[in-house]
Amino acid sequence: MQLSKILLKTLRENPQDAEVESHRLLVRAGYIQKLASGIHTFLPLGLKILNNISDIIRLELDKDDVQEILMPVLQPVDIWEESGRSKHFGNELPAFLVEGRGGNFVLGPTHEEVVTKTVSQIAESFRNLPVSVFQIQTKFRDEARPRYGLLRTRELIMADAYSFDSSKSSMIETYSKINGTYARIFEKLNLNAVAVEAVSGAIGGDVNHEYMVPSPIGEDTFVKCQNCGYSANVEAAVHNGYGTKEEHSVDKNLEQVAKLEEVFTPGNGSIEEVSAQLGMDKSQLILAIAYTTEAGQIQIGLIPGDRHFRLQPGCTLLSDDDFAREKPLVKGFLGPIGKIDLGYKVIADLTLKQNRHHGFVIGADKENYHFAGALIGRDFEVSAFDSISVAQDGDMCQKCGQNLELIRAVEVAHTFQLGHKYSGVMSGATFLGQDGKLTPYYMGCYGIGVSRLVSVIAESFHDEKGLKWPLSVAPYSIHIVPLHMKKNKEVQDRIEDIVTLLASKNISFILDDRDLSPGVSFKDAELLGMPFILTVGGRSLERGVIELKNRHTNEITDIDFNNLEIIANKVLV
RNA sequence: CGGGCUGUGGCGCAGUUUGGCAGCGCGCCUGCUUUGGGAGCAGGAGGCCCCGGGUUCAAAUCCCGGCAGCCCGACCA
Repeated sequence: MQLSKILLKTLRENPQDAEVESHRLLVRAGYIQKLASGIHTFLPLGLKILNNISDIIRLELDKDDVQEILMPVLQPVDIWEESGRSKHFGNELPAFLVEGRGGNFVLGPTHEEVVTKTVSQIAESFRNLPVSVFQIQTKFRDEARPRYGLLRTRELIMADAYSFDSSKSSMIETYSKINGTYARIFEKLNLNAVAVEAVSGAIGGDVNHEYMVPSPIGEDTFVKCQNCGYSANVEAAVHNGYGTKEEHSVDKNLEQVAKLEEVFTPGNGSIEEVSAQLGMDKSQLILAIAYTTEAGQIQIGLIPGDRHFRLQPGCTLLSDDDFAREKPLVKGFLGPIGKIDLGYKVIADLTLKQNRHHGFVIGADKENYHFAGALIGRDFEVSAFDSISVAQDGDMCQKCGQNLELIRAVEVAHTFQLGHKYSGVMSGATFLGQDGKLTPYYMGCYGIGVSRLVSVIAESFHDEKGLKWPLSVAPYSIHIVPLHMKKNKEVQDRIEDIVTLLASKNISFILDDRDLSPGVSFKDAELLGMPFILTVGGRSLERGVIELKNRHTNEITDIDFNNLEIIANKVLV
C-alpha cells in the first residue's frame, strides 16, 4: 500500500481535548477522528487495528465452536419489559430510546434479551445444547462522561458471546472454557489481562469475572494477593482487615482507659465534621450505615470512619423516607447500641476487630450527640464481623493472610454466569429435557470491549515519538521509508526488489511514496508505529545495506541487500 | 446531575480587560531552489469569530438566553 493513497493526515500538535497519551497519538497519527463527545470515526488505519483485533477474537471463539451471528441494533422496548430491565434505563443502563412506528425501541446497549429470544426459537431440546453464539457489533450507551478517546465512549464496539446449557454444571464448564478462550485472546493481543472477581451490576448473575489490564489510565482498581493470587475488583474484594504492614497497637488497659461518655457534636454528624469537632482521627470514629438487604431486612453496617462502605449486591441504602419510617434510626447520628434488641442485624467490618485503640466514637441515636470511648462487646454487641469496607492497599488477604496490593486497571472484558436470570423470566426460554420436562436454559454471557482495546493497546505500547503496535494488530508489518526515491534510481530499484519479496512472503507493508524531506517521513513512520521501519537511502546503499528498525526496541539492523530474505525472518518471528 | 474552564480558517492559538479593517504558527495550493531527522524564498486559497436575541453609529469583544466541548465530582455493563 502506498502511503500517499491512504486517507491520512498526521498532526504535529496535540489535539486540545486529548488528555492521555494514547488518545493524543491515535488522533495525531490519524487513526481516529471525533465527531461528537464519545463518538468517533475509525479512519483507514484505525479500522485495520480494529479488524485485526476482531479477527483474533473470531478465530479463537470459532475454535471453541462459539458461532458468529449478527443481532439487530434496534430492539423493541417490550422485550426489556419482559426481562424486567427497562427500569434500569437512564440509570445503570443509560440507553438511547427511539420512537418508532409500532412502539418504542432502544439502541442496543447489550443483547441478553435479544439473544434469549433468538436461541429459544431454535434450541428446543436438550439435544441442541450446549450452544454458544457471539457477535461483534456497535453498542450504544449514553455515558455521562465519555473519556480518553476510545476508553469510554457512547458508541462502542463489543464482541459479546452468549452460552446456553442444559445444566448448571454444564454452564460452569462452558464458562470456564470461554474464560480460557479469553485468556488466549489477550495473550495474542500482547496484553497482560488479569481475571478478577467482580460485581455483576445490571447484567446480573452470580459468579462473574472482569479482565483487567493494569494501566495508569484505568478507571477501576482491583486487589491482588502476591502470595496466593486472590484478585478481585475493589467493588467485590473481601479482606481480613489491616495487614501486617499496618501498625495497630491495642492499649493493654483499654477497658479502664476507654470510658463511654456522651459528647456534643452539633451539625449533620458527618465523619469530617465530628472528627474535626473532637480532634480525633477518622479511623477512631465508627461510621454506621443502614441499608436494606435483597430480602427486605434492614441491617446496620459498621466501618471505620476513614474507610468506604462496600454495599453488597442487591442491597440499597436507606432513603430519607425510610429513616422517617424507622423511628429508632437517626440519620447522621446512627449508632449500634441496643440495635440488635430492636431486631436489626448489626454487621461490623473486620477492621474493627483489630483497631480498638482508645475506644470508638459512635452515634448516640439522637441529634447532635455521639458517644466516645465505646468498645465492642462491652458497650454494644454486633451480630457478626464481616468484610464490608472497601479494601485498601496492604489489607490482609482472606485466603492466605498475606498483604493485598491495589492495582489501577482498565476493564477490557467481563464474563458472567447468568443462570436463569433471563431464561427464568422471559417466555419460551426453555428446552425439553431428557426427563420430558421444560427447563429454563442455564445461560452465560461474555463481553470484550473491542474498540476500547484499541486505546488500551495504544496506551500500553507507545513512546514519546509515537505508537508501537504489536505485530498481531498492526495495520501493516513494515513501514518503508525511501529517501529521495524520485531522484535516486538505485533507491527505486531496491524498493522494487523489497516490494516483490514482501509480496511473495505475504508480509504487509506501507510505502511512503510521498516526495517529502526525510525528517518528515521519519517522524511520521515513528508516529504511525508499524512494528518495523525499513529505511532505504543512498547513504546506506553505498555500504550495500538497508536499515531495518524494530519500532519496539528501536534497534536498527543493517540488512545486506543481496540477502533481503533476512527481513522476512526478522518480521515473521 | 452539581462545580470549574473553553468555543475565532483543517489543527494549535492570540485578539475580548478598554467595542473601531479578522490576526499569528502549523497545515493546504502554485512556482523555483533544496534533500539522511518536522527545509528556504516568492505568490496564493481558505472565516456564520458556537447559535439566537439585545445595547450601540459600530460587536469576535458589552448584556440576556441557549447549545457544544473539556476537566473535577457523582454515576458507570
